[in-house]
Amino acid sequence: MGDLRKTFHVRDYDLDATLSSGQAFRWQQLGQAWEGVIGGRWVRLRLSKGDITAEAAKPVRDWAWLEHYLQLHFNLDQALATFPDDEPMQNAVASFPGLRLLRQDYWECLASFILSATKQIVQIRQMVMLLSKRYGEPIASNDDDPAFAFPTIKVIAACGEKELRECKLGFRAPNLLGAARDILDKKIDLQRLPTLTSSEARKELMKLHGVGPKIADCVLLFAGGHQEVFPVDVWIERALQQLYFPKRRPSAKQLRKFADTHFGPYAGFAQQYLFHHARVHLKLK
DNA sequence: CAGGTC
DNA sequence: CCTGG
Repeated sequence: MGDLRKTFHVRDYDLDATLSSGQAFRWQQLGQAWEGVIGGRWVRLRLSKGDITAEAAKPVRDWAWLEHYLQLHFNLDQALATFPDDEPMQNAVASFPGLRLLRQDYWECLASFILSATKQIVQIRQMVMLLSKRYGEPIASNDDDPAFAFPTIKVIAACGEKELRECKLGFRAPNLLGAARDILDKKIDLQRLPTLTSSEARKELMKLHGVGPKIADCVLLFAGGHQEVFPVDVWIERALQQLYFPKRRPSAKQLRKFADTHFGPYAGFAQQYLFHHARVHLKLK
């Protein structure tokens, strides 16, 4: 049959930091728990005393989807050991030692970051929620209201720009629509992305309407598991600038190069630590 | 003014 | 470029 609950023993897993760090936008904190949707499943997660307890709305036979999403088998120590031994990096790790990278669905991740342009995390969450409620499949949850899956490529592609704007997408509406239609028109093959190297996959993603280097890199890192990819946005630029170059002002190109050479094989992981640390603890301007 | 792109 | 915090 399967179970409605399952407990996973974890070490160094900061669920709060991980689910609120701006890599995924479907999680809502309710008291000590987090509720969210992964693919077509609603789930409630709770971390206590080294255990993550998951609660599902329907019996689950195989929890591999959740273990994969949360990357429970990832060897964090091994990744942390590759980080540069400098003060900013060590401080960032020390402030959230259990921060993790999730492994998300390609399309949902891609769509979410297309929507992220000049938006704060709260607003991105809002747009994703509106879209899901309006165009996603209803799915069972343990709350009074049903949850909603993220809308499929097909459903989004069939929308009009105007209706998408009603989900507060603004000028992002044509970008999301364009990307969905590009995929349906087979301009790129999402299924094939996992078989490509990160630079090949980046080139593919950037063929989509509304997808530039920043969004492509976020998808590579958060959906593709290319942990060496270091997305550079204005916040991480400011963080690098302040933490590593307090005296001079490197160009965007120089910062890009620094990001690509300084942080090693898990640069994307390092980026997540720097980003979250900076967002919570630093005053950036 | 805002976590980007055309 | 949209629009809201």
